[in-house]
Amino acid sequence: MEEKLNEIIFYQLEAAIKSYRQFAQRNIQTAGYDITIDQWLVLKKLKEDPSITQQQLASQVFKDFASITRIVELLVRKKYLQRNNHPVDRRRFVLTIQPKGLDVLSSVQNVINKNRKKALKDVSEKEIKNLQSVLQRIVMNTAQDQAAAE
Amino acid sequence: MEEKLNEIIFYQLEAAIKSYRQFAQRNIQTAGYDITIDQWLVLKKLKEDPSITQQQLASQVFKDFASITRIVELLVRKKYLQRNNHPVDRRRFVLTIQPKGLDVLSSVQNVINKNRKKALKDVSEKEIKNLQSVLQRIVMNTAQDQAAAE
DNA sequence: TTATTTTATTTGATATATCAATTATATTTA
DNA sequence: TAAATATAATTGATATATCAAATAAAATAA
Repeated sequence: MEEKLNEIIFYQLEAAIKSYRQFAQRNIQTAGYDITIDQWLVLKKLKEDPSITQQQLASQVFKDFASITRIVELLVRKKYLQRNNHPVDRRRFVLTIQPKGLDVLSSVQNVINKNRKKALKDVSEKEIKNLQSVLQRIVMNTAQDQAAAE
Repeated sequence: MEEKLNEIIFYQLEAAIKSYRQFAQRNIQTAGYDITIDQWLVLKKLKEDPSITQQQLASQVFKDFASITRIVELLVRKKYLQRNNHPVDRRRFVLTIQPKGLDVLSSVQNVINKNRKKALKDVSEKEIKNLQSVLQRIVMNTAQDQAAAE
């Protein structure tokens, strides 16, 4: 059961996602935008759901709270985001996307759409569906609360 | 073309790999081993190919040179690895896995085998083959030298 | 209503990722 | 062979990942 690394599916998963990430980040930079994919993802999720807490944000972009704190900090520093006290819950903050953030959000969206198209140029709809189904099962099988089981 | 994040295949790829990584790392820790998955991967690759350079090592585990330098440093500090000057090429080092390293390599291999089995418990052989094929195409489409093209 | 618990976020420490610059040595070329 | 170039590895800076501990406020229980 001592397989070679490159025969292992999770190794290939890593390879694919890393390759795609580098490719995508490179193209964003080349197009002249000053934002990382992770920062963009956080902005994107905030736009989809503006009243989200940082904790929910974290779990939805698969990051932990500490990372979100730091990414938000950088986005504020770059003037993509504004952070204000929450009117009711004083533990929380209200994160508001700034005009500069909306700009970068939509501009980079175009780059990302092109990236995806290139990355998947010879992958069929059906294959993508199958891939999604398998990925979802992997997430189910490995999710936090599953860890204790057995 | 403004899809929701969770409909996007690369987002799901990230989700799956992160979920698996956390699951796997948790189980390694729980089993009492003091090694990260990345450190283990480097050891594993070194065992497969003992005369590899750090640069080749880097590209085979999808890391950059700087990361490898630091991971090797940690492995040496933990006495899993020994680093000596190369007899012929004085720019290089010879990395030798120590007994302690061989131990951890094989013990953790068992944990990892179990992890994989659990993570893929309801995924068929055929699905894995298809997955591999799609992943390989993604890597091809996004590989470094492809970036300049178009 | 005070005490306890939970929730939201931050901070510190360490590991890894990425880029650029640096150092040292080896190889190639003029 | 000297100069130019390529290769191997390290270092520094910054971003992100993860864990644990800390802080503050809110919600719940006694």
